[in-house]
This record gives sequence, C-alpha cells and structure tokens, in this order.
Amino acid sequence: MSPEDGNKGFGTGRTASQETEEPGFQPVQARSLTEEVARQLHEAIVVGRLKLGQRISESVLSREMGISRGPIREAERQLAQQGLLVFSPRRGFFVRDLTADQINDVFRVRIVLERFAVEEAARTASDADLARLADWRAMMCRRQQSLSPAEFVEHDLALHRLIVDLAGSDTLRPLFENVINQVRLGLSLINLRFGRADRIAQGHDDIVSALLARDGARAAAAMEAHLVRSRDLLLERLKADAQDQDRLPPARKDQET
Amino acid sequence: MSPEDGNKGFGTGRTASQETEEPGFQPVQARSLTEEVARQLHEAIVVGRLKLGQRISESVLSREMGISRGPIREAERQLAQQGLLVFSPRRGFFVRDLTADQINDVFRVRIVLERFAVEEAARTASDADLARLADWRAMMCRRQQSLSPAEFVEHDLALHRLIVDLAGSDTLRPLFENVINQVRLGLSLINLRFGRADRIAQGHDDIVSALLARDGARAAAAMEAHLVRSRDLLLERLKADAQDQDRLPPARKDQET
DNA sequence: CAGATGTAAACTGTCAACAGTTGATAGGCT
DNA sequence: AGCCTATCAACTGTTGACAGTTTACATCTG
Repeated sequence: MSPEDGNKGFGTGRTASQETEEPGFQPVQARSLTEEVARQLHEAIVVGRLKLGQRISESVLSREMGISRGPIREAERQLAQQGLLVFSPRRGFFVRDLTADQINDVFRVRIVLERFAVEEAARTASDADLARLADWRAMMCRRQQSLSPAEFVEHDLALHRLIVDLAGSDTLRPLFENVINQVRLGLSLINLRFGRADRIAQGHDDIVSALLARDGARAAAAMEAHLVRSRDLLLERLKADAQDQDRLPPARKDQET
Repeated sequence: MSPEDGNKGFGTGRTASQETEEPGFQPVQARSLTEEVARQLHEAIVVGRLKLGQRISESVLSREMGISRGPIREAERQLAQQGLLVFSPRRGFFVRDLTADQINDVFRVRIVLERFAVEEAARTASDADLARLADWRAMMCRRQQSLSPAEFVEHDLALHRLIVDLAGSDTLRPLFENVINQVRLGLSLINLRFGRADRIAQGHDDIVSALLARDGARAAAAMEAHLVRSRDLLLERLKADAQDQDRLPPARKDQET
C-alpha cells in the first residue's frame, strides 16, 4: 500500500520484496550514492574510525570518495537526524560527542523503550518467533568463547533489536534505532575489552527465559537490570579510559577525515 | 506555533547564546532555504493542506517556491526522518498515510514516552518551572471558550511538549517530537471539531495537579488516562468521518501540490 | 476488443560551478 | 611586545544542467 513496506516478520534481516519466482533472480538493487555514503559513514562512526567531535567536511569526503557533494550532504543530514552527527550552520557536520551525563540520559530512555518492547513481545509475539529467539540466543551462547569484544557487542545489540522487532511496533523501531545509535557512540568512546562481560551475557538468558514463559513483568525487570549493568559497565570503563588518557596531551582539533 | 522554536528558559536549559545586550536587537537569523522549506512543508502537512498519501514533487515545489531543487530535497529528507513523509526511491516523497492500527500503535508508544516524561518531571523539575506550568495551564483554561478547535489542539500539544521539556532529557525530546508528528498526521485526518473536548482538557488538570504534588505515579496514571481518552476520541471520529466520506467517490490520485 | 509493446514527457539522481560566509594568518599600530 | 585590522583560503549554501529511470499514453497485434 504505502510506498515503503515496513519489514515485518522476524529479524532485522530485511529480506525485502523478493516474491517467490521460479528462477532465482535477484531484484537488482541500484543503491543510491546517498545510501552508500550513509552506510559507510555510519560504520566508520560506530566502529570508531571517526573520533567523536571530529569534523566531517563535505568537500574532503567528496574528494576522497570521488563523487560530488550532493549525496554526501544528504547522507550527513540523514545521520544527523539519526543522532550520530550534529550540524552547525555554515560550519558543517561533526561527529556527536557524548558526556557521561548524556550517556546516562540515553540509557534512561533506552530502559523505558526496551521495557515496553519486552512487555509487548511477551504479550503478542508468536510462539514460533519466541522459539527462534531462544535458538538464536543459544547459538550465540555457544559461540561466546570465540567472539571478539566487538563481535560480542554486535551480538548483544542484535539480540536487543530482535526483541524490539518482536514487539511488532513500527513506531517503536525507529525510535529504538535512534537510541541505539547513541549507545554505539558511547561504546566507540571506550576501548572494548572483556571483563565482566559474561555477567552481561547472563542477563540475556534471564530476559529470554522470562519471554518464553510470557511473563512480561519479569521480562521487563530482567531487561532493566540487564541495561543498568551494561550502563554501569560502560560508564565505569569510560572513567577508567579517561584517566589513562589524561597523560597524553589532549590535542583534539578539527582533524581531516 | 512553529515546531522548532526552542522555547527558551523553561526547563530545558539551552537558553541559547543570546547574551543580555542593552538595545533589543534581534539576532538576525539567516535561516537557510532548507529550514524554511521544511517549516512550510511541516505546517502544510499538519494543517492538512497536503492530503495524506499525496505526492510531493521536488520539481513542482521548486517551481512554485522559486528556488532550486537542492534545498527542497534536503527538507523532504528531513521530514521523512521525522516521520511525516515516506520516500520511494526514484519516485519521490509522499505524505505518510496512517491507518487506524498505526494510530493505535503510535499512541501505545506515546503513552510510554509521556508516562516517563511526567515521572521525570515530578522528580526533577524545579519548583519555579512547575509553578510556571500551572500558570500556563490556568491561562489556557480561561481562554478555552474562545479557542477554535485547531487552536485547542495546538495548546494541548504545547502543554505536552512543556511537560516533556520539564523531564530535562535531551534524548527524550527528539523521540517525542517524532511521535507527536505522527499524532498530528492522524489529527489532520479528521475534521477538527469540538464535542467532548472538555473532558480531554479536564485531564490536563489532573496531570498538572499531580505534578505540583510531585506525585509521579499519580501523574503517570493521569497522563495515561488522558492519552487513552484522546486516542479513543481520535479513532472514533476517524471512523465517523470515514463513513461520511464513503458516499463521495474516493478519487485520490497523485495530485499536484 | 483486450492485452502487449513502443514512445515520449516528466521526474529523480547526480554533477560541476558560482556566491557568500567563516576562520585563520599576516601585517600594521600603539 | 601586545592588540587590532585587513586579507585570503577553504568551506558551505545554492543554482542550473545533464543523464537515467519511471510513468503514462498511444499504437499495434491477436
């Protein structure tokens, strides 16, 4: 109906509009330059290749990527709306910087959203979807030993996104993505490493088991506890890293990309 | 009331950079064309001058407004991120269309966000800000008789925005604006008129008085009840209007702007 | 007459260039 | 030397134009 079909069903994998046709033709997708630029910028930011507060110059980017400034402008504006960049008129875009207070604030809202998500999921998700969620979690648990810290973070976020999808609310999804982007900004602020990460992972099992029992209240409580732990771990490491870097001369200026 | 005039001084902080200078010079604001276009489009949509589902053509708009297509592209993309437009690749932007189910979904999320907002406001807002909120509500109540339905809606939304500001969360604010935009879309779907609107207004007093008492739980309950009433009234009128329009031939096509 | 096919207009995606502004650097004055 | 001022380079805001795609209409064929 509407020009943009929300990807319904299960996971984040937007399996798209590929109707079942006999010979497996891929629906040839001509991604626009804007999308490609947005994708690359998004990755560069959440991976931490772009430092927080760093300026993202249109002209520099256009020269580096070999395209004109139009698509880059649009991509930057898109990321700004997603909360990854901030815009300063006539000066350009900068990677958003986060203080510890702001990270705290982000998590307050995140807790609200994800409590709602698990409650809805416990109420309305299909048995099949819940079972798939449990399978996915089990698989992730088995692989846990062989994951790098960055991969562990990705799996963690994927699980949360899965739960939000199960809530089945097209309104919630974009809000969650926005908040998650801020969380990733915060994560890119620290040096990822393991430590008490297994306690974080343990929280997932509590959430999933409550979901399987369709106990919304317990799932919400488990979710909140899990997020509080994640937040505290993040803030704690942020403080530790900040102390480490106090020795280095804090020369941060408008660096080129 | 423009959607984006940071109502200063109230709760939010962000008192802007206008230092106290003697002669009252306005900080001459060179609004970019993009912002101006976005503002006009925003208003045209929430006022209902643009029908839901209608196509917004770049070229037509650029001819009408006498500017080139660049700023219009950017403004459209911005509104798309805000949830007012949807984008169909190589076809353009369309005013987002809402079904009754989607309106229901929007209100589910809105309730979650605003419950959080009043709880935070009850906990952290300053006494002065709460007093100002009460004053504002009282003034609005006195004027109530002389308001048009559209003005009443604006006042209602302004009150909710005020409360969200009082929560003091920079993370919550943009999410709320996004949700509110969807609500306005829904409102533009019906013929505004009075009826049991006074019962809606009554809900505001419950919320404000609970806030003044700093009773977060009661404020949240009042907020939820208020929003549920608003939602039900909206959905009910939507159904009634739809029946009215069933007689007219439903000729809706890609109309020019 | 119904369906498929070809054609043309209109539109979006992208680009290169111009104009105005910002920030920094070099120079002059006290 | 220290502060202010003028100049300049780089960047953003905006424009008009070109190329490829989509959509609608007309034409052809069974």
